[in-house]
Amino acid sequence: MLKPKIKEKSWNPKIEEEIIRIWKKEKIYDFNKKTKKKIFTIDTPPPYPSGTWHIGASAHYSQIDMIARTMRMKGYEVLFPCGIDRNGLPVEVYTEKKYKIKLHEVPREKFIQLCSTALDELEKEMLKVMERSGIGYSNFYYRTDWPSYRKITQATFIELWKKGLIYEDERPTNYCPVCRTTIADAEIEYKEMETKLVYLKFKVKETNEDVVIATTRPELLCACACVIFNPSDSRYKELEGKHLIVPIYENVVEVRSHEYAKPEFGTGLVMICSYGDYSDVRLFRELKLKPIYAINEKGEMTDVSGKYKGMKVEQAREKIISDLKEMGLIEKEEKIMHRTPICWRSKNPIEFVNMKEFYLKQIEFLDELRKIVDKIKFHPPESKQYLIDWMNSITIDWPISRRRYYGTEIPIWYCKNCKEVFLPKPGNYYQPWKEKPPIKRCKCGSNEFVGETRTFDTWFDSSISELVVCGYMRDDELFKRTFPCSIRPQGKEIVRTWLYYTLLRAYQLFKKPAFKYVWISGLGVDEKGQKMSKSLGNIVLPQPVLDKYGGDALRLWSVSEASLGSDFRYNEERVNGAFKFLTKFWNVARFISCFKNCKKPKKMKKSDEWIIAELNEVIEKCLNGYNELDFSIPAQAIRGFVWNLFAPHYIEMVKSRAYEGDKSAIYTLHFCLEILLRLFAPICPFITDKIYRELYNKSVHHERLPGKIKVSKQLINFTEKIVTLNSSVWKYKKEKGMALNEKLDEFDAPKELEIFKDDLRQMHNIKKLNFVL
RNA sequence: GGGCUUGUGGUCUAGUGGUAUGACGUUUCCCUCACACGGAAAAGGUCGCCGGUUCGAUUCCGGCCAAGCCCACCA
Repeated sequence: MLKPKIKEKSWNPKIEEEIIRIWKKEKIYDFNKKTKKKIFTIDTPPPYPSGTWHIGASAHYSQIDMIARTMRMKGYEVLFPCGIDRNGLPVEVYTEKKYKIKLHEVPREKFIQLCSTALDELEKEMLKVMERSGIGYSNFYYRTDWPSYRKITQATFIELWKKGLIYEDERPTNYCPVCRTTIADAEIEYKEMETKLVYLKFKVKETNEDVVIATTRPELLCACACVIFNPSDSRYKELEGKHLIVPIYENVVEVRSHEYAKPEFGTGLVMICSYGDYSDVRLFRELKLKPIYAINEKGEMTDVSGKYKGMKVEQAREKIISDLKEMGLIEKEEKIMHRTPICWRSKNPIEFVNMKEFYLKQIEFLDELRKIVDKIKFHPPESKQYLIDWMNSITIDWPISRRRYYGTEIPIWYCKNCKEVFLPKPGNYYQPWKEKPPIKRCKCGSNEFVGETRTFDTWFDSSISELVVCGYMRDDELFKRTFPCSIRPQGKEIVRTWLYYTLLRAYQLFKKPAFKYVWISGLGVDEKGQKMSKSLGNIVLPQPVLDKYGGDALRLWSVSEASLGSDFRYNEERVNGAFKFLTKFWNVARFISCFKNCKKPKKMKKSDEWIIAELNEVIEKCLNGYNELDFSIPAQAIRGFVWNLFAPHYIEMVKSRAYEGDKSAIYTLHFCLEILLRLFAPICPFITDKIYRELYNKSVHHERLPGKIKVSKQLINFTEKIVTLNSSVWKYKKEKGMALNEKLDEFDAPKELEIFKDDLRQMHNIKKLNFVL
């Protein structure tokens, strides 16, 4: 009885923890910038530590790690940085909830501090999951809220400012009058609320007849700029191009036809006011109407509302309704349920208030960007379409300023007296809201300045991640060698933001594509195919799964589930299925570990040559998959080979020979295993490294991917016949109620298989095999 | 409502101008000295629906339906 060198009877997640300790000790993934090898840089998506790192996210990062491992095993020096995105809204919301405070009721300094602390805790958890998932980052770590990162964001802004690509313009913004703050789209909730739909009489200027318009926002009459009806609505055909007189205010507005008006709602006529809802905002832009601002930042009516000036919106609405009633201008009132956008904090309806914001020009760059996009290779190729479609739908420049606290500050000071704008020199991190200005005295003679309080949109930060990775402003030589970045891996849901903005920014700054390759993966979704989200309550956390099945099982599952670019559904049974394969693989290796590796004998047996020919097929498939960075291909090829051919057919055929010490068999078993370990290493780094170290005394991660083997391809033609013969023997024995190892006197086999005669006889314990044509 | 993507045995998936790949699950039998986290055998699909091109379509074209994602969201 032979003893296996691999002692553990089965594969288990505990072994992975031991491997993690070894990797840490050996620092095997450190990036050596003095290397003579070709450098491969990965612009890792800096994840946001918001506490909701679900299993789809950890699978996503595991797959990015597979890219790093593949490229290392192709001989590149890989820079695989660990970045953490920390700017933006989610942490502010999280901090407000956690400490039961409100953004604007706490000193800015204090609030920022609390956010930072909250992020530190969340980040720790996230990094633990990453490590446990086998993600082997290089010794390169950054945070987007570090001064060293933020100063680069600010430097790029100053650069773009100098190029004249930034301007300030007014636009409507979501505003909560109760919280007294602008709020992001992501902070808006919707609620079915009861509201009054009032039917108002307007006079037609040209004909002096009455028409009736239904509205839920009569207080916005003063801001009415246009009235529309649906082009298919024959009732109002005559009105097109005519004018209406707005009650109370006596303004004259044009009547137009527009698809947006629904004939069945109200009277079919819609008044377009600045701004009652999102569609008003859209229509004002589309119809190029001049907005009239009826509501100010305090949520009060402005001068244009006349006698309602200073009233709160609700109050003004009640008042104007009763006034209109007295004037006999209200035909009727209805109570309707109305899906109203409300602020998530105060639960009050939001308003649209006009605010000045900074814009980065993008429209004029779209044509050149399309050419840039053509120079980039997309994996999978279809994913390019997401980007092209998005670029074709862009109609306005990018608003980059936000009224937020936890973000990179816009580095601007203004002269208090003449409002002159001052930008500092690039290269430092500036916080204008609490720091002194970069100059002593303005041209106008004033020495009083005020610092900008706004911050940048988070995408303005994260869209330069590739510059930071490549060493911009930190290491000129490295930057020269590594920019453009080799690859951008990311999820398809942020193509229109992160990918697009990065390409735009890199082009504006360097006239170059930001990357050579873009790799777009699908989403990890729940069992029903829905996106995992907190509000749906369908989030699957990775930690329990990692504890139960381990990182390799999770990784193997994630790439076995779907090809690159498709969404993959979480299903515990399938993770268990991946785990079962690892056990199978472990046992194959454990069996082979019974035999001491040996040199290739001069004469090889036919069965051994045959399996090497089949192994070569697997290598070719895997290499194709690795070249395309589609890991589902190698995963399936390896699994299919090991489980359906190598273990049940080949091992069974040569088992007894191996036990007898036949060099050809033992050599081949090890030859196959060693290659399989290298082929499988990028996908399952734990189990392969463990076995490789046990059997071959070194780390598989320092090895290269195997190349093709010189072997006669003809041999694979035997495969089908071998499999069929084995199957028919098993079936025969089963039908006769025989044990599989029971002796059989004779059996018929196809003539071609005579070259495998001895192995087949031993395998099935057949006394006499008759080879027939 | 707009854009995009997808639609293959119970579930998930590969692929192709000539009726289909693999996995999981299911059923039955088997502890055979690497493995019961296993082995063997078997059942199961008119490749979303309708029409067109073709000798022939699951694969090409058009329409419809359904799902998912992103965007816009009811005056």
